[in-house]
Amino acid sequence: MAQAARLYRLPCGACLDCDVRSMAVCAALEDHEVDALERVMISRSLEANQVLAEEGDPKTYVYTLTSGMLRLCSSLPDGRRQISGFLMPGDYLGLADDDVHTKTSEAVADAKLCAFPVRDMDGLVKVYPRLSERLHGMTRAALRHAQDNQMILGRLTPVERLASFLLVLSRRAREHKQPDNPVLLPMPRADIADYLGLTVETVSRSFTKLRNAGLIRLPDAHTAEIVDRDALSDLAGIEPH
Amino acid sequence: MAQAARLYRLPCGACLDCDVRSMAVCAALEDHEVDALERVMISRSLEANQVLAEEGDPKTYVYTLTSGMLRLCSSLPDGRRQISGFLMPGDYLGLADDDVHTKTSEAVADAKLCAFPVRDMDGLVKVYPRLSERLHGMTRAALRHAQDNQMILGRLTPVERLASFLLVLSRRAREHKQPDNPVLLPMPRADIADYLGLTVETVSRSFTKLRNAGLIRLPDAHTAEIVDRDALSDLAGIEPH
DNA sequence: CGGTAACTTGAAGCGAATCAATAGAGGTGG
DNA sequence: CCACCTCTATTGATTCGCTTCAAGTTACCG
Repeated sequence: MAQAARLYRLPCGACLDCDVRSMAVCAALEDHEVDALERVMISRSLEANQVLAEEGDPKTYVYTLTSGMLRLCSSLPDGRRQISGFLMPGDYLGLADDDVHTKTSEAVADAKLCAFPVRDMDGLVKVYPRLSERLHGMTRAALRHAQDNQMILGRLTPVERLASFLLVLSRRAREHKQPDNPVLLPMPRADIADYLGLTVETVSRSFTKLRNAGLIRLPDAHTAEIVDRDALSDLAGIEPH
Repeated sequence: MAQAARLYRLPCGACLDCDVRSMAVCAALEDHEVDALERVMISRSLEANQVLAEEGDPKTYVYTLTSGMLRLCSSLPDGRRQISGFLMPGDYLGLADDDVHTKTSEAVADAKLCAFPVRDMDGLVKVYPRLSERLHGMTRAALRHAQDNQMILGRLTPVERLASFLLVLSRRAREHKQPDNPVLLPMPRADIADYLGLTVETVSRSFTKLRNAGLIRLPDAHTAEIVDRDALSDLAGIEPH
């Protein structure tokens, strides 16, 4: 203990060899700086379908997802649901909100997160401007992503939406240093439907169409192997990923 | 000239009595600080339908709209278009982009803007942290707005979309210190259609339905008077504005 | 005043939602 | 370990509503 104290308060080191460090907010901080984050950090884990925060809850924590997957969703009084995004390891929860969560966040699959009290976080961004810059950059990226979704929801046909969805998942997996093919689909069809503005049936039919067209293979319902990426990109109306 | 120099480089003052100052980025700066912004500022004006920046153009300027209206849009190879948003006086252009414009920006109606070279802006945000905070806050708001649009595009029926569109326009007009009723619609029906993910015909029919239901009046095609705001909010599936 | 563009309205076709049934996967308990 | 049950996914048949195609009307501009 005394020894550790002399070594500039050696962090327990969980952050230093963290899998998602390089893609999460923490990438903004040097090795000797992450300690400050780690000191205020609380580890949390969620079981599948467990709710992390409800729409309207005060935003007392922000999170970095380290494993598993979350969905962000909102619902209308009559039950219609829209999923605004899926969070993958390294993603940050709380980019859009000021002091109230505007989306419900739930675990798609068992998940682990780092939780940071917003009060502490507010202090840290003042001490480390690069942290603030990184958060702003991530917010801009999230905004571009949401705007892409507007095109997908407003103008693409069901098959095109699904093609674009698979390509985005594949690209993000790659960015997150995971294999980009086959594409893993931890979420149920109902989630994909509520993300793409379709029904479960239409999603299922669109999968079948892509498979019959030879663009993908479906070893099982939660694995999509991209066979013809160019044709898929062409369908999605976007530059190849 | 010599006199002006002694008076701490007296600004010409255009910014000090600017209509949109209180709602634009510049609200982050005190009277004696806006001078720094004004020094690097270039006034620009656009005629209706003139393009300000094309999708893919390098982002050399950012802008604050001071009068008129802009639309941000992107198009698919086959011509399908999606409008991701309309900019009103006080709004900022360039929140989503890093160094390339991801959307085409065009004038809906004759517009005036303040242009700021990004290089200068990058410098200013370092000098004035509140400027940076304000930009980040505006980006978060834009993200929430884009996420609201995902719900609108993914889950609302045409009439509901139009109801929500009118309410948002009304609320934003109020926020921008303009009358919130009747709602002014400077953009053509085709723009509304491409914003709401519909066809011109469906937009027109939806207007008629809202009128026949007694929720709005349409003195002319570019003016919608809200008659029953509660019923409209109810339709839009959101809290009353 | 004419010409053009924008908006509205009407009629028909098509595609996604809905309704309904079946097949498959996962989980529990005997 | 297997049978059973439930939840999820797929496939089929029908309905409904938006798009498409087409015509008519209104506003705007030279």
